[in-house]
Amino acid sequence: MTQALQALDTSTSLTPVSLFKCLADDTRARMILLIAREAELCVCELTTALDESQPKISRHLAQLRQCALLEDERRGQWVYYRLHPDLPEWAVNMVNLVMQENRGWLEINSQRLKQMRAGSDEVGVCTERSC
Amino acid sequence: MTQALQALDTSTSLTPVSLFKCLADDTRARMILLIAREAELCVCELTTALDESQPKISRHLAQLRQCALLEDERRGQWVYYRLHPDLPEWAVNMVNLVMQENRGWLEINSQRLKQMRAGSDEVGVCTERSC
DNA sequence: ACTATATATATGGTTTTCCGTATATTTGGA
DNA sequence: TCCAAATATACGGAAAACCATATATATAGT
Repeated sequence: MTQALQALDTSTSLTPVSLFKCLADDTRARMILLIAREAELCVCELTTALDESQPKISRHLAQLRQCALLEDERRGQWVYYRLHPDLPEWAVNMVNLVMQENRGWLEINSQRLKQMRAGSDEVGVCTERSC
Repeated sequence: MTQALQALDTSTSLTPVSLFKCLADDTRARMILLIAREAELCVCELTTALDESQPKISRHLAQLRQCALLEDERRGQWVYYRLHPDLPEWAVNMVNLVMQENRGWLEINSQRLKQMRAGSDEVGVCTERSC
């Protein structure tokens, strides 16, 4: 992690700038807003929704994890990401505000996610067909 | 202006990412939040409040002007900056939210501004003594 | 143990961002 | 008109961010 996207440090509180830097990238911004909207998403869902390469998605997820914006949880072969539970309330509010007021901007990604899930029987679960 | 900090284009609406990029710098983030708090500030006030060189402040102000986040108005020898009146409401709300919830982070800059103004007789006006 | 799938990381190079310094421009006053 | 103060911009150079590709790791099923 660079100076900009500071590493996870529970003793250091999140500053406005460090949050803005985390979100100052198209891939990361879309992922965070999509996750805020969907509660949690796995890597393959994000890869499909954003239509980006898997390493690119993983790399940006690693940054967001190290910034403590996201937490990850492995369930079987899949890893799910959600907003970090220790995120300051103002940060959560900010993310939700931006997400709610920019549905249109996220539409393309929401659509791809929806289509992907439509091909699956179970809801909220990655399947061979969908991933 | 670079691809990142896109130039002013009234036909293109502000996206979440372009706003985040504008704010992804310590100098710019502090300036925007301070201006949101104070309604308007002139360049010399910002230079003092942030304790940075004048060219550095001016360069970042130019970026924020070109992104249409700020508008400028010359009054005599001073140039005042304030949030651009055409900023989308969600962006204004976001800025205000972050500003209100991070008073502590801005404290050092508010203090310097206060001290600077304390040396002046009139309020809200730059004077020879203060600038 | 072997294979396939999902995910993570490393490497090297390109692009972008940021900065300090020098200089230009604008304005107000003598 | 000349000077000083306030502000803006230009010009390299240094640092940081980003990417594509290749590779490593972990898990589930056979």
